[in-house]
Amino acid sequence: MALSKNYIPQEVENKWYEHWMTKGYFNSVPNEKPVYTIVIPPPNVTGVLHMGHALNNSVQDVLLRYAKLKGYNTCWVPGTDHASIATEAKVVAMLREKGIDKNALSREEFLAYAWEWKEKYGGIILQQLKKLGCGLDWNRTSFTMDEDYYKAVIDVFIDLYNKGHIYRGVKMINWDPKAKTALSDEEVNHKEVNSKLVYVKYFLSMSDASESMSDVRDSMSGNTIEETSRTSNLEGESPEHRTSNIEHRTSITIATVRPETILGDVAICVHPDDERYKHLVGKYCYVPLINRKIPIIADEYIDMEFGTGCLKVTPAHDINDYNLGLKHKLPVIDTLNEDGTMSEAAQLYIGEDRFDVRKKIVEDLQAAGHIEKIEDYKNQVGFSERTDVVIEPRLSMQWWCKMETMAKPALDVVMNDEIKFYPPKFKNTYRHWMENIKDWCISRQLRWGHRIPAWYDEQGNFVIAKTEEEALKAMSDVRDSMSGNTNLESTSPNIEHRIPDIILTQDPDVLDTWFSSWLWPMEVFGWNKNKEHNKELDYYYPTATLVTAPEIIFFWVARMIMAGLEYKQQIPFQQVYFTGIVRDKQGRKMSKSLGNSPDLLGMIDNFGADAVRFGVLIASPAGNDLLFDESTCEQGKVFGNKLWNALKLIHILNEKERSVDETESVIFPSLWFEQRLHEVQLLVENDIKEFKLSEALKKIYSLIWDDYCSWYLEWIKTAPDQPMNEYNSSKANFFFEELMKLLHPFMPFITEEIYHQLKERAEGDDIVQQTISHATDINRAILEQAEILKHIITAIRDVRVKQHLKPKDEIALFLPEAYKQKLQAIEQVLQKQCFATSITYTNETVANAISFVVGKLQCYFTTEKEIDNSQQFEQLKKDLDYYKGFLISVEKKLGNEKFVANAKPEIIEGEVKKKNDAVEKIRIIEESLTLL
RNA sequence: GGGAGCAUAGCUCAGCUGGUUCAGAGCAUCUGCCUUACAAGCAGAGGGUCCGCGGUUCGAACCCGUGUGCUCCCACCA
Repeated sequence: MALSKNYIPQEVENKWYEHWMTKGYFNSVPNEKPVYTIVIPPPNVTGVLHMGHALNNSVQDVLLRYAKLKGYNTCWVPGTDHASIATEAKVVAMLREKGIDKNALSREEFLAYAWEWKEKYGGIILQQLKKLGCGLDWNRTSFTMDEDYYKAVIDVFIDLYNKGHIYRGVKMINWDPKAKTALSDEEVNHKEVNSKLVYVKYFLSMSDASESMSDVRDSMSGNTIEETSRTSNLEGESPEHRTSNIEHRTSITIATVRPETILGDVAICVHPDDERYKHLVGKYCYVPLINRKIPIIADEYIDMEFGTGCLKVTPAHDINDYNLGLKHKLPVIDTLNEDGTMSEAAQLYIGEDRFDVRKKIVEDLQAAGHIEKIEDYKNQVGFSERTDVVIEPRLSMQWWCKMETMAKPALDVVMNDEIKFYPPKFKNTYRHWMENIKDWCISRQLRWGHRIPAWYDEQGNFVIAKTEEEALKAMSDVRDSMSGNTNLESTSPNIEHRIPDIILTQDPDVLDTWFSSWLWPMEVFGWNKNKEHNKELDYYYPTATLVTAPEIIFFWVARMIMAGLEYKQQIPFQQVYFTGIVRDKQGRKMSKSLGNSPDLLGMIDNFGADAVRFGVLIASPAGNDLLFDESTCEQGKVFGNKLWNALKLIHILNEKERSVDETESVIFPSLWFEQRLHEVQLLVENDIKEFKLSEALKKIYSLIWDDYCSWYLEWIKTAPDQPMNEYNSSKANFFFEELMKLLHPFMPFITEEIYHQLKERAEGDDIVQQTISHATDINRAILEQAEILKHIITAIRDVRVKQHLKPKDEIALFLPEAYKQKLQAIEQVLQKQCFATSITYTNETVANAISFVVGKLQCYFTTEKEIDNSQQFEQLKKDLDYYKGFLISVEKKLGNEKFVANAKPEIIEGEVKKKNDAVEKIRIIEESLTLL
């Protein structure tokens, strides 16, 4: 059949994916084979395919398809993450467009919309992965809010609660005023921003002058060590300071980047050793604009060098201030509402946005004479990972998970390489986090997610239970035991008569998304439903490899390890491969906000999925960032075309008449390529083991383009009217098949197509199902022979170009004796490729010949055509200079007593040989020169 | 502020335990070619103070120190 001129991926890719699906090739069931499992990092259900996914999933697909080639039972589990914040934000936006306010809906109504949205738009990304060619076991598609998954999350919550790992408490959390929810520390990104550092004067309360330290202490609750030392400092104060400072000072100046929080100030704090302010400690001043009286306290936390050395203390809106407040038992005044507007407690600007107030209050302070100066200032501000708004530190009641006991074993398995990290540098990052781990804020003020199984009565007492019924029972038990009523009645099965007087409401909050995804490698195999005799789990878990981005090492990787060890007493995966960050040509991270992320589906349409995979993988060195440029996809497309044309040539050769001749000279190309193929197969195996996928692909690319197409096919092909050698013909077909297998993990579609175009295949004989075996012994002698042939051929071509000889002008070739043994039996190849009429082996200088160098040996050829002697002369002079210089350096080395004394014998031997070679070479070149 | 990593051809990167597989590959560039699979091609070639400076060594792209320049992670300096 006639093949199209060029390869057209669009015509074959969908066809093959459907074929693979129909045949169920990606579906895995436990069997006797060794298993290789990967669970996909579940993309957000709201997600669409971007470069990060393309890289991440191409890598996984390569690993799995390669494992399958090596005979493993492979299983790649697909799925999506419910992504509570991201999805809820999308649903809220969708509702807003419809003119519906989220808050006007009941929880049930909202969730109905959310599910509807999920069914409609969720999981688009999974369809896109099919376009990319990813061989996922679609029968196993999971979702982190599937019914069983939901139960598993709740069960784990309850279990951890019962173990005492989960508790409820008021702490300073990161508040996202847009999503109106708490965030974990990991969900906050710090960015440097340009701010204004405002210097604000607080007027002192003059009446304080008479107040004694004991009054001050009374006004706070309790004596602390801090206060004692402060007292002694004050006593040691020098008279100079009193005169120089106190008399003139009627105000104290602080520096702040958040002037709007002034309204929540409860103290001014200075360093106890700060001579400038010692006399003020224990006195009072007034909060500007609202004139609330607050104390001036001292604490070593203060950096005397920064700003004025005075810190305004606002416990409600800063974690440090909060800690200071705790220490000094200060009150908390929360001046912000949950949406980031000013609260009643602020007294001023009530209901106005925090950023508007920041500007306004400066104006008002200015007007009231409180501003000393304003400076430009750069500082780090926390932003919400999801909504990108500025985070507010906020005190609130949340659910927490203690991490320390779970972190220890999870740290160990990574440090002792039970789980191997690639690249290993991430072990450090991991250790640092695990050793300084903090409790995990797991509650989110959202509706989309796993609802916290806590039930409250009217008094705010709560119980943890799976269902309302169980909660009711548990609550009555609690009440009974509290009232000391632990008699017959409490064990009575008759719950009903006790229920009516209890009204329970479930906690409105949901759990952090990662509190469900940390169960992913277990729960996709039905862990929670069947823990004891779960054949699937036993077979597939621990999984082989996790491929993910380093950004989520704490969010996800660490927590999966903890969950695996806690609940399965086993690691969840044997190795973790961290891919790099995808950047654009200018090195910028690809992101939606920058708009520098290319349209992946458009690229697949344009270049074909194989070419896109090629482009992504060739540019992705192990563990480094990927600087992505569409031109590499172009290269992939061109490569596909090259394969297509090689196929066309094979077809032509296959249709030729056959000859049978198995002399070494005729079949040498096939003997050689077999060795070369094995050599590369071994190298590729090694590269893939170390996740050097770009290296592996480069080697395969070169094996196909250079070795197979440029050398091998040229060596075996015969003139149009000549028959084709049977041995070479069948080998050429065989090698092509093997090459397609080797390339298949990287470019699955075209390799499948070519595999079928090579010959008629039986039903089910598809490349995706094939395995390969690797030779262990490689015949190096054959490889060396071929290298010499290649070098001679290239050298002659080079001379032809320089001498303006046509490629087919006939020559008589003279080679050194050293090549006789290696080349004599296969010299037909040489003759054919060089258009040599004869080949002679001699160490003598050849007259009227063109000389050239191969390796270190002098070769010649003669031709009937006119030769340009001057060119030849120049070349020889250049060579001569080089070898003379080389000889001097070698002699110098050998003349160095220390070198001879210290270097290994084989090194010295090598140097001696180099010297002799150089001497001989110089002799021959000089002889040639005299002949010219 | 703490930690990690990187610096090799115009670009993107290989260079394992220091020693001719040690200065490499692919793009890009240049020069010939429409040679009967492929001009999305074929054949050939030219490109590098291996970031600077010191040190260890007979010998350093490689080991050590230091400087410079990038990148990333962590961190509560208002």
